[in-house]
Amino acid sequence: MSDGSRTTPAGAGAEDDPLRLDLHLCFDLQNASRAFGDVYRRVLRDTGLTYPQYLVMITLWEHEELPVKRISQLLRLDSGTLSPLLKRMELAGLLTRTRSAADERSVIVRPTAAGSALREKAKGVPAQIHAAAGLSPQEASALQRALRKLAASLDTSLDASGPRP
Amino acid sequence: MSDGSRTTPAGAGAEDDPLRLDLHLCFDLQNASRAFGDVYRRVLRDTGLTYPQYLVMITLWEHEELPVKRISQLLRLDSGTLSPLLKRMELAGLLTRTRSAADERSVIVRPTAAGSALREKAKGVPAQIHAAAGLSPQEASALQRALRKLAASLDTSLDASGPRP
DNA sequence: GGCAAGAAGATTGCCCACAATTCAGTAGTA
DNA sequence: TACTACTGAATTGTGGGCAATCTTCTTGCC
Repeated sequence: MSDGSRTTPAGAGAEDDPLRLDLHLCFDLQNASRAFGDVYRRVLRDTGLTYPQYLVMITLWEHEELPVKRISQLLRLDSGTLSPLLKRMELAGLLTRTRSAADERSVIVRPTAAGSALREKAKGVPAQIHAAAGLSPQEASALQRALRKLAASLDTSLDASGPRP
Repeated sequence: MSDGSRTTPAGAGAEDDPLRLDLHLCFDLQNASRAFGDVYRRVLRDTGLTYPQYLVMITLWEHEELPVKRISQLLRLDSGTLSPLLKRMELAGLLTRTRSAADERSVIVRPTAAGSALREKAKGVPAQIHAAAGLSPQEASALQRALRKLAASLDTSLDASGPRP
């Protein structure tokens, strides 16, 4: 260090330092997300599902059959994530993947009997999660609104400042 | 399917179905988190840091030197995540890792000159993120409070129902 | 028909997260 | 002093997430 910049702890940790960790909303967000992950891990244990796999099953229980593309849109996951994930779930006997006859590019995903049956086991999951979260329905949906607004704003900012040709 | 259970889309997607995707707070949370990730990726591009690496640098800029254990506590990352991450950052010339003389089990992490210098480049990051989030300071800290309360509640529920010996 | 453009999945490569194990070092104690 | 218990890091193995690339198939247009 030959210049005059101060790199002492006192200087770096000053009260108005915008780089302070505890000012980072994103950190709190990830923390809450991680805490959810811990709870889901425990609650989903006897279904054998991971949290992302649980999300896939929810979409399949809702729609009975879906092309990979649609799952990708619903869960905001790209094929690089979804392909191996679905492959593991197929191997576990939860779903089948078959090329669409109408459009050979498309792969249709359907739950197996075992996959559908799992719905009974998963029925209680949302209630358990809700209890662990300890939020009133009003608080929960207020938080959801805030998060959706936030995500929308962040996405928009990317569209605005970003998409280079 | 030999029993009488209905697995039709209509049955599964009913309006009061607790398994509906859009009722899952956690999904919105992860979405917001992912949106943050996208923005951070772009904003951090010319620092060469990933978001987790940025968090590590923040803690180092604040404290100048830290044992791995302390970083682990501050960022809630375990050694399985932190060890390779710090190794990559050391390889990138951002920090050094040296065994503590006082306690040979402990490894002390310090920023290099290059690592400290990066602080200048990162100075503008929080403001850019804040702008992209589009929240007033009041909204932001309200959201932080809500998220911390949520995370605390989730963590507590784990302590209560979980910790098998 | 034939060709260019685009769409859907899969693959590869890198990084992060977590569980479980291992190893070296420290501390407490008979 | 030896024996044990514990602690801090590192490693191994699995699963997610994303960027970039590739293959195959469809579509549109000449």
